[in-house]
Amino acid sequence: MISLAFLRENPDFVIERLRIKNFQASEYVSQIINYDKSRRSLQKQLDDNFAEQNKIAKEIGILFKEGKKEEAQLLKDRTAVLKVEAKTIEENFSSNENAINEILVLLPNIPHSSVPKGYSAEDNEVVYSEGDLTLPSYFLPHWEVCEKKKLINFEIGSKLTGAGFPIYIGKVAKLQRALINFFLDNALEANYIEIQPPYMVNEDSAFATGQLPDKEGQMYHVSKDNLYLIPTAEVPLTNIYRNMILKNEDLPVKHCAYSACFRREAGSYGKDVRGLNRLHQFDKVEIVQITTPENSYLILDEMKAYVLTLLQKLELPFRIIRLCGGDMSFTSALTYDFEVFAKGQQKWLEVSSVSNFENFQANRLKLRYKNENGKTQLLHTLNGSALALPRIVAALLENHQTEQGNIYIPKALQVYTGFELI
RNA sequence: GGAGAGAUGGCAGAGUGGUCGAUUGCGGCGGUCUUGAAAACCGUUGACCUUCACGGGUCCGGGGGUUCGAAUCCCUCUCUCUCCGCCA
Repeated sequence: MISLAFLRENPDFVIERLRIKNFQASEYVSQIINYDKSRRSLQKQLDDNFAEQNKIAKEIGILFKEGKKEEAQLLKDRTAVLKVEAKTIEENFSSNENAINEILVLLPNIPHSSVPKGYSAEDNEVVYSEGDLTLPSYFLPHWEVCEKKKLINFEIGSKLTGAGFPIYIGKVAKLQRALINFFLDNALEANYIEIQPPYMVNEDSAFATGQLPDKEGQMYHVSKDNLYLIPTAEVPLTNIYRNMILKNEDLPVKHCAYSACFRREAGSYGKDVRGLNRLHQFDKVEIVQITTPENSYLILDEMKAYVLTLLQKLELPFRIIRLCGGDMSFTSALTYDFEVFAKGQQKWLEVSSVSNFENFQANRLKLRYKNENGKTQLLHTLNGSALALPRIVAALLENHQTEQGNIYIPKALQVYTGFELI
């Protein structure tokens, strides 16, 4: 959520920057400013009213002690009038406040100055790439490899649960376990503190990280207890710090977590969902950092560099992309996507997304710190996948095929898998 | 699931209708003393809205109510603890 104070002071800037995200904000912004104006004048009226009521209440107390009942009664009559007035003002006030908030949650985050204008994935900017893209003729897409070697069974998953919930069998099950440990150990080495979070969160948490209200349909909901299955560990990880004021020496906060992730992926269909490319349940190791506004872009670079080393260790060809305004998420100010080239299906697969949310999440979270001047100020939150498993597994199965039809396990992973070939 | 107790500032813990936004202790910060430190002593120390400022207002788990006046009384929700039941 964009902070109201910032919007009040920089309305034109907000409107102009949101154009990069192809969002027409001018109507919303002027509405908010009008509501805010009357909200503040109502607040003044209400404060004055309460001030008088408070004063009278104290006077009545004194009069009662002195036994001056009649005089007290006169003052009581005055408060009765004030209370009626206060009630109307209050109603007006809160309807203004609600109106502001309703509009405010509709505004996406302001994109960073480096974000290119654009409408879709075609307008994204490739900022880095490495790895060998040559295509041996015998390479198969991972779903064919899985079928041939009986590694992943999609049909049984459908029988158990539904489409998008495959079962992993034998060596590929262990490969997944190995990847989780590999990712976690790397994160620990980079000084992230590991968390095991709950897989369900309440409404407040889902709202604070921005899943509600805009992405409600994307989450599985347990209606009986009004809980949401987490679409990513980002939600519990970031919400740890909801309603907190951190000290300077606590920063930056660095957390990593493994979790299963649950996504309904409502509205997605077609060739993109083939095999492991898009699942309803998948495993992921997530990294989250919380830092001061001055440092957040340095931290974003640090996180980007960290994810890069993971892909290098997995010996996968990849590229880093700076998302254009139109392709960015609602909450992000700057996002780098990591795409791995899956040679079997000859396709770039998004395996990580590293974002700086600046204070957009922190504003909803009420996550602040005391700066050097002793002022409380919103922090910046960042997160990244490091990494999501299914597409990495797909890429490993597709890119590390040998001529004999086996799958080679990269050196860095072998100590975790205990085998060199599948 | 049943019965009971509780939720107060960074922490501990008073306060049961009237200058209480809250006694006190610890912790934090500043100072005196000291070569330095400790101890002792003095001062200071919550968040939010609003105002150029002075100031005003809100917040004692959340929401609602009673009252001229609520941390204090009532209702409700959430959470925590104790006991019983069930259970990996």
